[in-house]
Parts: sequence; C-alpha cells; structure tokens
Amino acid sequence: MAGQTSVKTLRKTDLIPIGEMARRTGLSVSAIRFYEERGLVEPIRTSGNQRRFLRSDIRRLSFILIAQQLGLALGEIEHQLAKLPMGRTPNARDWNAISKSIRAELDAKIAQLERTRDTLDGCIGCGCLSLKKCELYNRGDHLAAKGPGPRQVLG
Amino acid sequence: MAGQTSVKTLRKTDLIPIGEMARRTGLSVSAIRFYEERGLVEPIRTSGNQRRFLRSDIRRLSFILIAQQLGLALGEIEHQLAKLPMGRTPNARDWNAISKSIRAELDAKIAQLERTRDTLDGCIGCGCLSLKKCELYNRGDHLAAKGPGPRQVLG
DNA sequence: GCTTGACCTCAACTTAGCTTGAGGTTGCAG
DNA sequence: CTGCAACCTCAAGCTAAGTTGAGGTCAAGC
Repeated sequence: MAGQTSVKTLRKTDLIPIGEMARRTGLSVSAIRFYEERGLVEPIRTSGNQRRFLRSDIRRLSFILIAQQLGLALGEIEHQLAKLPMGRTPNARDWNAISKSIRAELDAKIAQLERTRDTLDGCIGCGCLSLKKCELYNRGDHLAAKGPGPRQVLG
Repeated sequence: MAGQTSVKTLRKTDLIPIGEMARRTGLSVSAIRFYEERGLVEPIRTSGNQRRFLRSDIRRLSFILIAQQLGLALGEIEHQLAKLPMGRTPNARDWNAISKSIRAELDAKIAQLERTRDTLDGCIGCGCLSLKKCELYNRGDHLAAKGPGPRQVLG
C-alpha cells in the first residue's frame, strides 16, 4: 500500500497546475497540453476542469525533453514511457531500464552513421562518378522499388 | 567551347522526360517536380511545355537522394548543389569537393551523438534520478530560458 | 464580491518534404 | 489522324511537433 499515490494521500502542494509545470520542466504550456493529448501524461482535473499534475509528472515531462534531445521521436518516447508505472512514482530501476534501451538506440544510430560515412569514403575515392558501383546510390535503387519517395531520414 | 552543353550539341537521346528520370533515379515524379520548384534542378522545356532533363541531371537528382540518406536537409543539399556548375556536366573534382564537405558534416553528427551517449551513460549511473545534477536535464533548463519549446532535434 | 492572471477548449497556422487529385494538354505509336 | 499514356498546373492534404489566437471560465487576493 505504501508508495501508492492514492487520492487520499494527496496534499495540495502535490497538485501542480500547468503553468508551474512549464516553469519547472522548461516546456511550454502548449507543449504540455499537446503531450497530454498524445497520452504522454495524464493529469487529473479540478472540479473547475483545470489540470493538476503529480510531482512524478515533472520527471516524466523532463524525460520527454531529454529524450527529444537524444533524437527520439515522440512516438518512441511514448513507447518508452509506457514502461513506466502510471500510478506510482517511478524508481531508479524503472528509469535505468529506459536509459539502457535508449542507449541501445543511440548506439544503433551511431553505427548507422558510421557505416554511411565509410560508404561515403568509398565514394570520395571514386568521386561518386561510378553510379553503378556506388553503394549509396544503389541504396537509392532499392528504394525505387519500395514505392513513395524520400520520406525516410536515415534507415 | 567543347564540353559546353549548348542547345546545338543536344541529341534527342540526351533529353530525358520526367517519367524516365523517375525510373532512373528512384525518385517519384512528384518529388522531382518539387525539387525543380525548390530550384534544385532546372530542366528545359519542350515547345509543348514538357520537362526535358539532361543526362547530368540524373547524377544531380541521385545526389539529392544520397544526401538525404546522409541526413542532410534539402536546404543544405541546395547549398551543396550550388557549388556544382549548372551549364556543364560536373566532373570528379566537383563531386569530390562536395563529398568532403559532407563527410565533415557526418563526422560532426557522429561526434554529437557520441557526446550525447556519453552523457546518457552518466545518467544511467545515476538512474536519471538526480535531476539537479543531470547534464541532459540541465541542457533542458537552458532551453527553458531560450523561449519556444522543443523545436530542435539535436543541437 | 470583484478583478485579474492563470487556466480552459477549439480551430487554424507553421515548416519540411512531399503526395494526391482534378481537370486539361502533349506526343508518339499504330 | 486518332487514341491514350504520359505529361502539365494548381490546390489541397499529409505527418511531426508544436504555436498562436479567439472567446470563455476559474480561483485567489484585496
């Protein structure tokens, strides 16, 4: 039972209005509302329909900010946040698991870029003039088959 | 005079309609039209107002595809392409110069991601629980001062 | 008890990088 | 010389990640 943020144990200092959340997280009010719409936070409402956030939401929102700086899309962030408990304040282990899986994604992105760079190095050698041989170019060829143009920003 | 793609030296096999360009580059017809609008290619027109591309435009458009896979925005690509001669078929040296400058950008992106990863490693250590100390979080703090929310995707 | 700042919703706008559709023309093959 | 695929333009739509504004409500201090 202990540790559960039940309605009974809420003190008013624990219920944070959106403006203060904005100040405390560095997000804009409109962004926070937008994140709620996306389902990334679920503030409760006062009788007058105003949002009230829990303390644990500060970390939740801060995480969004951090993850974006890491280059994650909101969709991915949503996916990560889904791993956190909604009712209870996330603990070290919760965050740790997330950090690790993000680290893995970062590693993958770096690896991808490095592969790309190495391929480009090959192209510098050939002056990018032998398109038939150029790996980068031929990657494009595959895409040609795979329908609708350049919507991708790195594989 | 030689090497100039003057109207006089054009054979009809050198004038490629947009559909064939699409097939040969892997881009969609609409994307190619869009790139023209953006000023990335300048096809000539038939008397009936249809686009006809030069052979050298194949490479030009392919380059756009490649550069996008490298993560360059169209604006940057435009900037790079501006270095190429419009009248003449670009040679090895032209492409080489571009490749090198792209390689530099790639290196910078990789370095940035690596820095980010290292910072995240620090956070894994702390479980991302000590927000006051967390570098990633505090990067966010600076942003708070700098107005409008997360529009940035990596610095 | 009223004023005022903080809050509410909803709709429209932004940038990037295109796609899709409507409605109309061109050009080549037969 | 006709048929029809390929071309044309222009306008509107899409996704991401929000911002901006209009018009209205809430709550807290005096």
